[in-house]
Amino acid sequence: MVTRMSRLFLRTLREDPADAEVPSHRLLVRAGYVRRAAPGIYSWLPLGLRVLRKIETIVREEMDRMGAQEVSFPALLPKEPYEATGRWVEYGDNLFRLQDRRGTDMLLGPTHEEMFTLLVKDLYSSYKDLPLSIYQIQTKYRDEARPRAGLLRGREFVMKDSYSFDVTDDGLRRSYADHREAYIRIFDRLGLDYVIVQAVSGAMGGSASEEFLATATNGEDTYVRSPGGYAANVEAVTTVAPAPLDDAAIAALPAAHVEDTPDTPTIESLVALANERFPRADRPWTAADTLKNVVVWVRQPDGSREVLVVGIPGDRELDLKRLEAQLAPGEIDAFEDADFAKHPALVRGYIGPEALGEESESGIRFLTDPRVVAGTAWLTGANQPGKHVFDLVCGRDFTADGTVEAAEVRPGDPAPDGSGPLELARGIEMGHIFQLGRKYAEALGLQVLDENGKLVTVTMGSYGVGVSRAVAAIVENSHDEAGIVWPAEVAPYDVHLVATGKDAEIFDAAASLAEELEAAGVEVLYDDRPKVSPGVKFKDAELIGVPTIVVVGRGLAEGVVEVKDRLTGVRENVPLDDVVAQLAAR
RNA sequence: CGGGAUGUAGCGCAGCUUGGUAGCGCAUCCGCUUUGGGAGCGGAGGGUCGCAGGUUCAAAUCCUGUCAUCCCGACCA
Repeated sequence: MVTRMSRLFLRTLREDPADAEVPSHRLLVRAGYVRRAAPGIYSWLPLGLRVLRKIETIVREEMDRMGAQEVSFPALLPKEPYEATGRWVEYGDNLFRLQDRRGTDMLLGPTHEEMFTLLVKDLYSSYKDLPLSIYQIQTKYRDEARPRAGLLRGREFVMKDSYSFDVTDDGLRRSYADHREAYIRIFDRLGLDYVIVQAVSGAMGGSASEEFLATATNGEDTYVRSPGGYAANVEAVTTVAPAPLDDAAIAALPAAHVEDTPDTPTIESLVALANERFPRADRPWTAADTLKNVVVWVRQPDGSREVLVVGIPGDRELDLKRLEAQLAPGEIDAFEDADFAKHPALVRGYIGPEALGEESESGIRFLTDPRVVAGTAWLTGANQPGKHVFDLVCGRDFTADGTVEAAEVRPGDPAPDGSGPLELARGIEMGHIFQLGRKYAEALGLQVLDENGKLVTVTMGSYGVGVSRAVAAIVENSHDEAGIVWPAEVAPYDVHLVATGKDAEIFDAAASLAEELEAAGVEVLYDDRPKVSPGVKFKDAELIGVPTIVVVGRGLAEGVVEVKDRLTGVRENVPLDDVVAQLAAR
């Protein structure tokens, strides 16, 4: 069916909506693809729904091709399964909770590990039934603290989630690899620029995990890559530590000594004073010589809190996201002035390793950056106001409770696999694949009999694709000043046919051409609006972003129509008789 | 949850300082003209000025409170 714009439920906007900042949000609203219904919640209009459906189709085809089977769970869910895995509590405020008329707690599903696991448990009980991969394309709900950027971070969104069930770890690795291949095909077909990066599994638990990020300068996720091919989410980057010194070498280092360093609560003031009053012969003191000890609260989902001090080189900032990723499901709370008053062992501005550690008098947990290895000497707090200690050597003068990846990653840092210096870039998380392992199966009792008749716990993988987010990410990837530029496979139509002029012959010819194109399998959006000026039609066509624009107008007298490529802007006159064959071949 | 900004017609905005008849552009409808880059002229419809209270003869405008939205941060498989 040819879609005629004179009848299409569409109103394009000449001006940007005031509440839209990012290009995808601006353009999708202006071009009439979506409308905001509530913060982070969007209605789909005919054009937008066509794009969403095309993306769903690609995802569905590739999931089916890898042997996964489609199911569909409710969005409205009972609480009990989520209590069994602890996520009723762990998900926190981000979970949309509600009660039915009897006061029974329910939730709107943010993701469906529990439901899938329980369904498999209901139906299957033998190793012969596995492996199994099942998926759904479904509306998800997360009560984000701050929805933003239109479709990129909403509270209601469409996601494909799939889950694999295997008896063995090898099986899980195969299921994971199959999904990875399917995802590569999906994102290739979506026409996205993307990278696959190593990721942390965070609160989900599990081991191996990779993210598919659409490259976008205004993306929310920061990742790194090296010339040699290393790529990782910044949260997952591991620090390259220097080799520790042996005991003999350590013994030869200068002894630690405490000095008066009044009014040096910051790294800058400390370095300045050290160079003025305690200059070194060979080189000046720098922030990298100092060990900065940052105090935070670690709050567990059950509400309990523990003080943690993190020691990092003074020239680096603490990256809270990286730290939190290490401590998941624990979360970080700020350590306030009042908290310092209650912990006299922590002298603000002059905290040092000697007062820290689970074995110390204070009992405060102390973790250090991996660069703090045995034999490294530091300028750091002496746990007295106005005093610092010089040449405090790790492994000789202090020992931490462990190391933690909490310092910021900077451009130029070495890649952990030795593949060169890292550069930082930003992206939009489009997909995430996890080897979950047995966490959910254990919590929910999903076991099968193996070939020896013994009960074994199933191991699972969890795999997501942001379907509605992909609509926005593609626009972020592919637009220009005039509007959207859809990649062919996801465009709402193949051809945007514009009739210009007022002669009936032009509209007759255009209408026939539209029918012929549809008959040849080309999806046509036909701008048949009478009394609308050519300029308006051209602007709308560019805004809407269909890959090929065909203009039937003044050239018709010579028997040609204009075929314009939306991406390149290249125009070409094509004889009317050849158009269908030429476009059907694209 | 902190910081900032904004709520006036479907959309984008002015009016508020200095209280007195609610305005402009786009969109929509009618008529005529126009038809290859967001047309012209003439006419029309459409607004509890976010909400509540207060001051005043009189409040979009001043005061108090409140709600909402957006942006930055915190947060975020």
